[in-house]
Amino acid sequence: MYTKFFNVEPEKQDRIINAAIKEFAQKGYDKASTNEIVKEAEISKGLLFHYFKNKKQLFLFLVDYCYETIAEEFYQKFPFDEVDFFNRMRQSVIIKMELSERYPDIFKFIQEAFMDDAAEIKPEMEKKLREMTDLNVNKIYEGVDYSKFRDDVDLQKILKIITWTFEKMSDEELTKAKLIPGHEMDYKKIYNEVEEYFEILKTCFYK
Amino acid sequence: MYTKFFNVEPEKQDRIINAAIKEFAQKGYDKASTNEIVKEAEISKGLLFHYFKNKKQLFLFLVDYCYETIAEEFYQKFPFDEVDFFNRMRQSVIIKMELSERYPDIFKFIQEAFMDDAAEIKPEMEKKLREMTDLNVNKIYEGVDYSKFRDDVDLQKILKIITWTFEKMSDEELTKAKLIPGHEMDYKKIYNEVEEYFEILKTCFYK
Amino acid sequence: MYTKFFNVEPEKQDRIINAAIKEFAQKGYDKASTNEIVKEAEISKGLLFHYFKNKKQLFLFLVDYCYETIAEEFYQKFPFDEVDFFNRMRQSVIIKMELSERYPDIFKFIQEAFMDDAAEIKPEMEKKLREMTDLNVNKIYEGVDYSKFRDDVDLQKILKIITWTFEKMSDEELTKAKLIPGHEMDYKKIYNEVEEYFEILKTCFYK
Amino acid sequence: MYTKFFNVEPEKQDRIINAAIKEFAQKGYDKASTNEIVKEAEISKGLLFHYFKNKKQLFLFLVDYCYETIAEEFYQKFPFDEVDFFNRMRQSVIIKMELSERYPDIFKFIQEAFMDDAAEIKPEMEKKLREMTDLNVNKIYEGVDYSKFRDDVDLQKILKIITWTFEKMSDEELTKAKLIPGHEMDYKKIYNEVEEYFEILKTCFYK
DNA sequence: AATGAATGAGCCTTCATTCAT
DNA sequence: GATGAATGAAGGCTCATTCAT
Repeated sequence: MYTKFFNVEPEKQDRIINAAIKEFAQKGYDKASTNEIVKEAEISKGLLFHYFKNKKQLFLFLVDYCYETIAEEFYQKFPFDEVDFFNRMRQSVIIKMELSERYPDIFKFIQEAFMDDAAEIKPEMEKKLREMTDLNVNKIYEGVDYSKFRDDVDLQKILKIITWTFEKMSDEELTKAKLIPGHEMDYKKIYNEVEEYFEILKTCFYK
Repeated sequence: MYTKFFNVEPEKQDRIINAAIKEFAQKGYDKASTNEIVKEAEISKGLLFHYFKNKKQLFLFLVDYCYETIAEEFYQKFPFDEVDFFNRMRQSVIIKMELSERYPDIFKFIQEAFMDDAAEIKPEMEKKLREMTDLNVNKIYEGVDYSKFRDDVDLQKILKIITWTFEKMSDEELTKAKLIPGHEMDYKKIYNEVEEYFEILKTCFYK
Repeated sequence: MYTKFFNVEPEKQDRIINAAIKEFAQKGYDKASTNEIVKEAEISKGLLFHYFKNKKQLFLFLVDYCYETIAEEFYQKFPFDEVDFFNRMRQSVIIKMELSERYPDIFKFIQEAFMDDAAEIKPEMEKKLREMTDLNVNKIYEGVDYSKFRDDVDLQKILKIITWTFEKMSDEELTKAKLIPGHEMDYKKIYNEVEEYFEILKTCFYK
Repeated sequence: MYTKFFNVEPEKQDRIINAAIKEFAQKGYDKASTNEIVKEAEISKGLLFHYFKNKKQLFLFLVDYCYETIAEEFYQKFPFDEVDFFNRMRQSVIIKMELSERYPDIFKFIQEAFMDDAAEIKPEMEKKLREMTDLNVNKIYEGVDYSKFRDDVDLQKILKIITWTFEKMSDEELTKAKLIPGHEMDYKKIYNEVEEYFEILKTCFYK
């Protein structure tokens, strides 16, 4: 799979990957144009389809490529030895912010990719999403000291509430960034807000 | 506005509305085909554009139509006299489930419509969304007895966490329903799960 | 022919005629929209086709109507008793300028109508043009004292040169008027220029 | 610009150019159908737009192509060393007749193109026309011996009358040719008529 | 490997005209 | 007489994919 592509000079690989990521992130799967991609990557139309057989395969390849790029670094830095749940989550948020600063295009692409509604890719994307969550939920929560949480409520549900809270926060931040054209993410401010929610959740959900 | 359309025999109106809702809900704004709509509605191409001068107007009409259909009934049944926040939310969830059972297509369409990214309709949809939230957030929270909430954390943030929790629950339920083709929403089961989260949130966020 | 139309109340007749003239003059035969005409005239679509059976018949009717309106007055004022060719032509130019000031829309419409290239009406318009020229060339030149022209050249050709000169002048004036949006016809100035050409032609073509 | 098109085999280029010229000349810009053009040229819909991104670009290309084809040859043969105005004009008429015999379609197309009223191309066509006249009016009249013209009238106006006369003659000849389907231009006869007008104008406008 | 010409179904929209009421 | 709903062909243009070179 993709062996043809991997045998190409790395510099050209990069040109193609960057051009494709940019186009897909900007316009979504359906509206993204292979024409634009080859123009930006400065390769011929035929070559793209020589490497990737069709638009869908190209997209799916990019998703894997980007996910791996980011996930690898994420798990490398992830504080598996931190037993306090909130400290762990805080660290996780910080790592994500760092990554999104370092690889803004890749980050944006992945983010959009999993929200893309295009019928052609939906089944595959949902399958990927399921696999990833299955795998990671366990990893991320492993070794946490859950004894700090209050006993009078279902722990699993509390964890869900916390996870959802942070997902929604990040969604809102993203939406704001998209709506206001000039709006650059203010990581400092985001971090502070995250911290405030942490405090609340800790206050209410810890013993 | 839309007077031409409203003078048509109701049966034909329905055929058109249903065909259009179905097509837009299934494929999203951009990919939805007016060709498919007229075929399904069994009218001529020209007639659709006689009623709605273009694809965009048709879509915007449907959004208004669907929103009104649902919102009217929702606010009619909404327990504005209930002062307990969680009772109110519980009631709200039940009403929504009823409505989504009664008007599954309309419900689905509206849901997707506000998440549609198509450039052509984005500005209008965002305006609508802003208007609706401005109006409704106040309505729904009016008259609630907030004194029951614990005083040691920011009330606004707690309310956000609770809202987010229910939004995410509903999203998950929806996703499940979409993934498993034969899967019908089991409203009884959903209600029970909602109830469990209510208990947790009440336990943790009330004094 | 057109009996249905002539039995309508004159006020409605006017509304239709004016609306149609305006639309055709503005956009030419092909691009003119019957939809716009009925909207402007405030009648129903069907009624227009009840009176005129199709777009072409409507157009041809208007040509006849406008031509008659203008021609009648033109020939009434035409100085058939003036025997000097140039005086006669000068008078003719003045009458035309008066008419074009009084009936600007009608004048403009007729002018454009005979230059319209639309395939659907070309044959009829050319036939009309031929009939009119056949008829009028004789009328207009009747009773002129041709003895004043020099004898060493073919009289018919001289007359052609003179006619062409004035046609081209009027074309140029029209083109200028169309190109410069705010440009109103300056009849005084046009008249002066005409006068200068008259002098030259008289000097060169009279004995 | 148009590089894609120029790399095609000449035979196919010709097919496309001829099909397009024919369609535009026959129906004018607005009514000309790209569908007809591709059908006649026996190429696919997409290919036409691969070469010329637009109907408009195609048209503008044809105008340039046709103008160049004709103008180059015209100016090559133009007798710039002839100082007598009428001899020069006579020569010019002959060259034009030769060209219109050799490239009848191209000639016709160019002629119609500059009279086309279609809003989409008007600005460009007027710009082209202005550029061409600016350039050519000077060229064509350069080096003429104007001392032969009579002194008692304005020279500029005389030149206008002469130019107009020949333009109108050519228009009339063209109209005749269009009206009578089988009518082939009889260049011998036209030349004779031109000659007669020359004699008259020389007699009247030279000293 | 690499090119880019070539395909053709599909897109939304307009329009003169007809016809049941 | 008067209405305007209904038709459907035709318009220009886009796009992922194929294939001869």
